[in-house]
Amino acid sequence: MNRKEIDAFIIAHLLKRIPISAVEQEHFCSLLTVRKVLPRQYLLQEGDVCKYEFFVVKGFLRSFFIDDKGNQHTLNFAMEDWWISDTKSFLRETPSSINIIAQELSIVLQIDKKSIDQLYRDFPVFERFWRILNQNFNIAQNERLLSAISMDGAQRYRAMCKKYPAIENRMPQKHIASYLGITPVFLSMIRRNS
Amino acid sequence: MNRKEIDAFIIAHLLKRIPISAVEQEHFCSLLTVRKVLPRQYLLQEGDVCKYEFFVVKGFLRSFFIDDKGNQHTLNFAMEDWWISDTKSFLRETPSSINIIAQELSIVLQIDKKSIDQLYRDFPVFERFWRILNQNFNIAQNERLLSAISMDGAQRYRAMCKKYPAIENRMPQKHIASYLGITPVFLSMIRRNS
DNA sequence: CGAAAATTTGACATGACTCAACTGGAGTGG
DNA sequence: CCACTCCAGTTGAGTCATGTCAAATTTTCG
Repeated sequence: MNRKEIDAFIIAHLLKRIPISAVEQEHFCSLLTVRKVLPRQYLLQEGDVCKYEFFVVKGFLRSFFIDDKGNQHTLNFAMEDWWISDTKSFLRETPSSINIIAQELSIVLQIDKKSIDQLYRDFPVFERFWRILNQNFNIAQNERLLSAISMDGAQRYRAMCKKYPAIENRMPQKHIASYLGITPVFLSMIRRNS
Repeated sequence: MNRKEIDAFIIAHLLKRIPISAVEQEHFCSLLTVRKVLPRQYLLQEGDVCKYEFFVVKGFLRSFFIDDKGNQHTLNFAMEDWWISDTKSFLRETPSSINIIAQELSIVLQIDKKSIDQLYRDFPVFERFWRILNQNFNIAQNERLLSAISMDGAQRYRAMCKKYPAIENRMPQKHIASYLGITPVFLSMIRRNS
């Protein structure tokens, strides 16, 4: 995949949400850096400020938090056509408490805060884009939160498989478990009884 | 509290996030309807499309979902200076699966979708406002999600009290429990042992 | 004051975790 | 190509966290 194809991919992503002119497209792409990431490579490590928002062109990423007992808790994952970042650290430029790691060989586009802020000033239509992105993300987060507080482990697992059928093949069970808020041992038991 | 004071209150809320001219302020306020809500009065009922976003000027609101066993699960609450709505239903104009109810005698400002959409066209600066609002909401939701998947009931309760000290006086325990994803009986036990 | 709702309490049941042992690939090096 | 290791996943036993139910108590509110 060359740069031209990569740009076309993210532009298609934008055009699904907002109309933008050729000039805006070109300017936007000029702010992006392509980055190839190896499996197990970190894009963000706990303690560092999250300097970029990442758009996944190819591959699979995961963000997670490590508690004081050393257990991982998967916050989010991201595959092709998704964004991933630590919003709080990115916006407020504070040290992050999470990690972002590539699960597979991946290609991502990254954009830094200064570029986005400038972009908002030059082309306000991008405010609209990120507003829409955030809204959709909100909707998804709300649904996940609802699952978390109202369903048991088995129900959450079934709901997740239904919502993201691809996930079973791309994310190891232990990470699915940590996304659902249960232990891998317990997830294994859920799967046996169903 | 008269209309003038109410307008001043929400304008102060806006100005904390974006700079807006007098003209923009006036236009924005013209799109808002003041609504007085009695305790237990519904602003949104399951099955209806959520036609408004609500800004709380005074009082206390709560959104909740009812599962098939009849249990309530509190999704969010909102006090003075907060917004509340069902984002998904509002944006996509689909029937909501949640309810929004006033817990206290409240005063809210409501704005409908057509008005917001027009506002975005007339004054793009409001795109920025809602982008910022959504971002901050995202950050809060993320933290809550992290609590939900990584902490036990007692820890979540302590974290909540610390984050929202006012909550203990304004929200009955059973609703705090349903916000935390535990039963009121269990919350009572947590409180006894601490 | 009296009724209804919220909270507490205790006994018991179930969900979910821990730990440790075992199984079965997926690399890796000889 | 085999032997080895390493890690993910499974299984079972025991334990802790949390839920359910029902009764007692307190609070709220008309």
